[in-house]
Formats: sequence, structure tokens, C-alpha cells
Amino acid sequence: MPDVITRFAPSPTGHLHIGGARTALFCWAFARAEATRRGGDARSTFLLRVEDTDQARSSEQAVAGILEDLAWLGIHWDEGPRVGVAERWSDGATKGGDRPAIGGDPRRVGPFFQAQRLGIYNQSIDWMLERDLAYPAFDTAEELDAQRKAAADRKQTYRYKRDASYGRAASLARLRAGEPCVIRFNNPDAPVHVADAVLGDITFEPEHIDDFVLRKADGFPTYHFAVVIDDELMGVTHILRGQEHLNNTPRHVALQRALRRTDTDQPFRTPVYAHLPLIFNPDGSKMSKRDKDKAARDAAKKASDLASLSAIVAPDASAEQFATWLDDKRSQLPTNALVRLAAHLSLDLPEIEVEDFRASGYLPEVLCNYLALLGWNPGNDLEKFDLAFLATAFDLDRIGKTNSKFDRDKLRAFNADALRAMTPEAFAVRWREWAGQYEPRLASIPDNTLPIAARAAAPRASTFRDAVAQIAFAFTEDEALAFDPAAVQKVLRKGEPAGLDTLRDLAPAIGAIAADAFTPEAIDAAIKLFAESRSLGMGKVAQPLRVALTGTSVSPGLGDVAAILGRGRTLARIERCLREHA
RNA sequence: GGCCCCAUCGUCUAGCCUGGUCCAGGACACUACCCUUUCACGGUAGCGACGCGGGUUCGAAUCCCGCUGGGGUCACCA
Repeated sequence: MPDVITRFAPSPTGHLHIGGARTALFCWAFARAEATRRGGDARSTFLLRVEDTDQARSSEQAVAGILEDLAWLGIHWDEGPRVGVAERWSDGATKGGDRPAIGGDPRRVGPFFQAQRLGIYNQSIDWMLERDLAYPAFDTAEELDAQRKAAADRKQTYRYKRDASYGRAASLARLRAGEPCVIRFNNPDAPVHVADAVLGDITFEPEHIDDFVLRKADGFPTYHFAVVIDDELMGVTHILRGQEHLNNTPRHVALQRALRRTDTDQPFRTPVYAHLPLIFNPDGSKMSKRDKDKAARDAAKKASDLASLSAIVAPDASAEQFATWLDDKRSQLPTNALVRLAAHLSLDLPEIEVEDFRASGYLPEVLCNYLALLGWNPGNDLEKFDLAFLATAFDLDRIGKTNSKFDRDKLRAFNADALRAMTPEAFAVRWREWAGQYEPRLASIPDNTLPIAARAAAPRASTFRDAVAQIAFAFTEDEALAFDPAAVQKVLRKGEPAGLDTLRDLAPAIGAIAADAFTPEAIDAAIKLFAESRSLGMGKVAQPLRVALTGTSVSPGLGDVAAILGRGRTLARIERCLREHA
């Protein structure tokens, strides 16, 4: 059976978008599952190609970020840029030591950066030029704009088409003379049928397909041209991509029909296309980086002191930039400025890119699981599954046609379930690993205490970031702990006996536990014993202690809280509470 | 606006191809109750959808047509 070859072809103009991650996931899963279904000697190849033909917007930094995000998700490519990645998944945590590489070029179809393949594209351009399948065009941007505007004024659709008066010989001469120009496709007037594995057969009439540009004036190929050449040369058999590309497909198919390989003279093959439904925000808008600006802007406008906010964003954004940003919905703040502003406003920025979900403390396997459910399902009630399952069960015929809205609540619920399913020890390992990059405060919790913190936080957290918030009391200096006035009034002052008095009586019982026996179980037992000995309800005893240790009336279990703090800090906080509220 | 795609609970969806087993199943969210030292977790129950109108048929969520609605796309961006 023939091999199955899929590809993910991101444009390195920014971070990996969540929609792109899903496309990559589907491409990866399909190659694996389809090769297995074909059986025999069918191999699967998932390749990664970087479409960096936009010189102005592409960056090496973006490439690195995208590769890193894909690797983090566990979507490993067989061919493509070679990078070292940490091995994950087997035991849930990152392994130290060896960093196996992923990527490479065993079939010698690279390079995988389009900017390094200009010679390849130009060979085909020359081939087409010779046969009048392509031709140079010398229109300026202004001329084209004017023509488009004129067409719009006449309420007509603009379509670039070479007419009979075109002077081919003269144009080729100008091209040879080095005059700047683009190369356009001499598109034959024929209808194009696209057989889409998801959407079915679609016909595009020739009057809607124009003589689009193949090579830009800067010598770089356009997306349409590079994608067709590379998919052929790299042997791609199945193209899975977002539905926004559906209207591009007839161009690609028309090109495939016109082209032959310059090495073997074989005609280009048309791969199987599968256009994926799109993913939107809950309100139906496009998920875009601007959503982060919008959230921050809305919060900033509600804040009272705009001048101080302006100071927060400096030096990443000037005061003028900030002022502009506040009023202009389209303007964007540098990421660093945005992040600091959000932190200052205690605002959670909406996650849009994979990096955002990572920073928030989602598990990569959960993100993949949730993403897989957006536009695909196994056909039954099964919702929780892993990459290994996808690699066998994924198929094109179960991809949906309808666009979906990204439901962050459901993702959070899935992540919360996964966190709760972990042992405290496993949770602690991955929590620590995450915190190394995103939450330095967790370093203050010693290794032997972290599982206790994990156990305390896990049932109350949807993400690692949430989990940190659950033990935030531990990050405050004992003498700096803030007491919630309402809690003090209700828990410490009111009642008979008053909570403060109960706390004073309870303190020695806690203090009686030795430092090396200061475990959650021992602490809970001491509290319970004390309550029983005084014939007091647990609430009467526990709540005053809770306020003393955390400053609030809401927290994880007291045994855990006290154990996280340790004997010394626990007693110090009780002592301070009694002193401050006497 | 032209072209193209889509249409089941608030959301993600199963069912549709191969009409009857669907007064439509699951998940998230929401509500109530139970558990409980707070908050959670957990448990139980509940609320909640076939966009509208025509056909075809003994029978339609399922097939056909129209309408409406939503989305995509119309670059020397990808």
C-alpha cells in the first residue's frame, strides 16, 4: 500500500495559534491512523514545512516558538526542521538527560524552509514561462488598486485576466532585461472540481478563478505556487487545512493540472483535500491576538488611575502609545506590556495561542484532547482520550462540517479532571516543571511539601496557575498576611465563645505537635480532638484557625494548610492573629 | 455585493449517508438536593435542541426544494 504523507505548513509570523495546533494535530493523527488502516508496508509521514515566503513578516523567533509549541503538545514531526525536544508523556513528566531530536530529512525532500527553495520554484517558473503557462506582468500596486476600485464601483468582482492584446514577446523581453515584475498564472478557462473529503464535491466556474500571482516582485513565490510545488515534491498525499483555504483550492488544482515535474516530466498529482471547520470565540468572532488587547483595554478603562497604568506598561509602550491603544480598538500593545498590565489589573488574558495555554498551566495532553473534539469525534460518547487513541481512531469521515466555538469552560473542566486524576506526587513533578518557567514563587515550597500542596490545591484548581492561587497564603510573609475584615468580624469576634478565645485555647494543642511530626493527619487529629474535648462543633474551631493561617474564611483543608506552612510559621501566624485582634 | 461552505440543547456534539428502535443520547455550563470544619471534590436529580416553510412518504432530525440565518473568500499575506 502506498505511504500516507501529511504536512503542517505554518507561516512563521507569530506564535502558534490554537487553530493551527488543531490542524497540526489532525494532520499528525491522520497520517498515523491511515497508515495503520492500510496495513502492510504502508508508512506514515507527518512533515513540517515552514512557509516563510513573506520576507517582511517572517522571523526566526516565530519559527522557534512554533516548533517548541508543537513539541510541547506532543505533536512530533517525522520530517522537517531538526530540533531536540524533551521526552514527555510516558510518565507524565519531562525526562531529564537525553533530548532526542525530531525532524530530519530521510527522503531528501528538503529543505523545509521555503525561503531556501527559491531555485526549485524558479525552475518551474521558467518551465511555465516557456510554455506560456505563466507570464510576466508589470502593473504597479497603484494601478491594481485603481482597477479594483473601479470594479467595486461598478459593483463587479475584480478579476485579473490577461487579454488578447497582451504582448508576450515584448513582456518576456522586459523580464529578461531585469524590469521588476510579477509572474502570473495563465489560467485556462476551465471549471475546476474539488473533491473534498469533508465537504464533498465542489465545482468552481472559471470566471471566478483569475490569473493569480505565482512569483512576487521580490523573487519569492506566493503561497499558492510554493504550496503546490512543495506538496508535489514532498509527496504529500493528504492535505488537511482550515476551511478558510477552500476558495484557494481551485487555484491549486488548476496549477497541478498545468504543471509537470521538471525532473521526471510526470504530471503533478492532486492530493486528497480535507477542509476543517473553523474555530471561533464564544461570541462568534475570530480568535485573534487582538482579543487579548480588547480584554486588557476593557479592564483598563474601568480602572480609576489611568496614569499609573501608563507607568505599568513602560518601557515596552510609551505613554502616547498607551493613550492611543486605549482609544483605538485596532491598536495592539507589545506582549510584555500587555502581560504586565493584566497582572496589575488581576486580569486573566484570554488564551489564544498555544503559548498562552501553556503559561496558564494547561496540560498538553488535555489541550490535544479538547482540540481533537473540536471538529472531530470518535462517533460515540467517548470524550476523554489520548494521542495514542487518536493515532489509531482518527479518520476523515468523522470530521464535522460546522464551525465551532471555543468553549474555555469545557477545556478547564477537562484539565481539572486530569489534574485531579494525578497522584499528588505526579502533580508535584509537573507543577514544579511548569512553575520553573511561569511561576517562580512555587520554588519556595520545598520538595517534600509540594505533594501536600498538590493534594490541597488539585481539587480546587483547573490549571497549574489556579493551583498556585490556592496556596497563595504560603507566599506571604507571616507578618504581612492581610486579614479579611469580614472574616475577622464573623469568625473571630462574634459567637459564644468568640473565635479568638477558641483559637487561644487551641494554640497549645497545635504547638504540642513536634516539628518532625507536623503532618496534615496529625494536625487534623489534634484539631478534632480539641473540638471534641470542648464539645465544640468543628466549624467553631476550624474557622478561627483558618482565618489565623490564611487571613480568610476560605481555604484548602486546615491540616494541609498548616503542613504547607510548617510548624514554625503556623504558630507564628496564630500568635500574630491573637496579638493583632486582641 | 459575487462566489463557496454550513445549519440538532447556551456551547461541543451523537443520530442524518442506509427514513420507523429518537416525545432525540453524551459532555461542558446552569439549577436543586445530599455529603461536609470553609471553599472545593464527590454523589443524585433536574432544566435544555432537530431555524422556518413547502414537498416526498403510511411514517422525516434523517430525502428534495425554497427561505432565513451564520461563516469563509475575493492581495505582489499565508
